[in-house]
Amino acid sequence: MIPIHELARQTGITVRTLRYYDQIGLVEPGGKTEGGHRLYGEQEIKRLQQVQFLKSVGFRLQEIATILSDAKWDWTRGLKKQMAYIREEQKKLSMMENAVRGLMHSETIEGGVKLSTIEQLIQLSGQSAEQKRRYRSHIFDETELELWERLPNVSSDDPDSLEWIALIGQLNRLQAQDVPPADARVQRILRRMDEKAQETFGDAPEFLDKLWAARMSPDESQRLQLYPLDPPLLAFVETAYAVYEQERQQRGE
Amino acid sequence: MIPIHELARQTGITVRTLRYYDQIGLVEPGGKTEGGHRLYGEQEIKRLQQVQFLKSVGFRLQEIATILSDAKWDWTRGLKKQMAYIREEQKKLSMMENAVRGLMHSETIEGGVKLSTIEQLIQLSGQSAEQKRRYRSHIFDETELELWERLPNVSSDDPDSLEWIALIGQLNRLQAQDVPPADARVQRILRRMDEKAQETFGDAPEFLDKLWAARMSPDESQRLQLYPLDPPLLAFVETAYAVYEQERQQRGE
DNA sequence: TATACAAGATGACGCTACGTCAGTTTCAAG
DNA sequence: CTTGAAACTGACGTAGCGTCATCTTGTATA
Repeated sequence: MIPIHELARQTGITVRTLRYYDQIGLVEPGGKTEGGHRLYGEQEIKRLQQVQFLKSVGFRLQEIATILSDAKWDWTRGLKKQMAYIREEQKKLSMMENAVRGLMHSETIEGGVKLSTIEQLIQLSGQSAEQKRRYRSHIFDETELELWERLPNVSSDDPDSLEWIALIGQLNRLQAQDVPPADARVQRILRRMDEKAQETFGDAPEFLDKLWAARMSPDESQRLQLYPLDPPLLAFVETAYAVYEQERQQRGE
Repeated sequence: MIPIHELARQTGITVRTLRYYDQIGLVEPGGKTEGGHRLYGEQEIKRLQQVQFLKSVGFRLQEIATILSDAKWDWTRGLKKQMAYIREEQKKLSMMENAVRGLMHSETIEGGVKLSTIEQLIQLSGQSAEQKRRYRSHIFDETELELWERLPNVSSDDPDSLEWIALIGQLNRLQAQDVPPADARVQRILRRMDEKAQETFGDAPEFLDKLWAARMSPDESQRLQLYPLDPPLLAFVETAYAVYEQERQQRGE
């Protein structure tokens, strides 16, 4: 029989916790000294380990007490329930993860997070999936909807989306620094974006035109759940793109 | 300006929560009636939505209050911290998931969960990864350690592991029903296991022999972190396997 | 205008699994 | 017998509300 401090040392559980487990009757000491100090034996250590294991599975102390005392505990049901709970929590966490990534990316794009950004992100995640889908299929046809699926997204973290976000972020910075749209740095970014668009969507000029038209209208962008870009940035990109097109044609492409 | 009940209806937040937010100064009503009833306006609704969004990201109410009041809030740091937190929680959950799956599978194998099973699972997950590795490399050579990696595991849920678990569960049931080891059902299961072993490990009779020897010794199994099987079941399998081998040789294979 | 009834207000306790004092008692060694 | 460490009990705090209980206000109807 060992005193409480020794048990705490052996198991890594704090003394307070052990006293608490005694208090709620989960793990009671095997005996006491005359003065009322708790003493634990082999049996209690085993029980403690069982408790620790079941806790690591995510059961609550009340449930653990039931499991350990009730020989007729329905493991099948209990484990299924526990698994369902775990799955739910995982879903919540991955939604959180997406939201945080959205904020991080909007930080990259705009060089900071403003409260207005949050409002826009609220809009972005506010509509129901059904609503979104219907509005999209109202604008795009079958083939185009497949292309739509390939669009980069602020909430994702694949390398493609990341590069888009980084490119837009760079454009935004250049525009804020009053670099002219015809500047070589800007033009190189546009060429890269053009290349990526080709890679991603293949040769689908009509789709890209529709997409661009939607991008230029804040309302339309919002309804389509496109990440909202500032109008000055959009204007900047439009001018730059005109220059890009013009130069391409001059080179006879 | 709308009363609290109306706001609750519009936002889906409970009246109690709204009062709590007022209490902690997170979202205060825009005004009050003579009698002291809370009244909310457009501004408060916006603020509430921001709060809801940040809550969905996983921030705590205190942090949200800071974020919304402090214009100099360090988003970069805050978001990184939040992401780190999310990742930690995800890790915890996936460990829980593994543990629950381990219990579920042991239920399949043994037809139920006993407290002694838990003790064994504690042993299984108790040792440090380093300890395990060293002991394994003490027994197996380089090539064999690669084969070891392909072993099915009670905590995984790939189709292969699942079938192994199911097969062992069936053997256990047959043995409990006193079906003789030479019974066709038992032999078919052994043939299937043999096929799977061939598929998984290729032609490595020495490795399989070592593995089987370890399986037959409870101590060795435990040290190698193999899922513990009851001695009667092991004996049953050994007898059945002898029959299987004999028949195979009689067929001249 | 009196009344009834819904809606609102405040206050307090409950929940989880302990951490963290504070104040008192017991244990083991010298 | 003293002393210092260890143990004891009890109480409050935590996050984000849910859930009473009790009292007051707002509003529609008779």
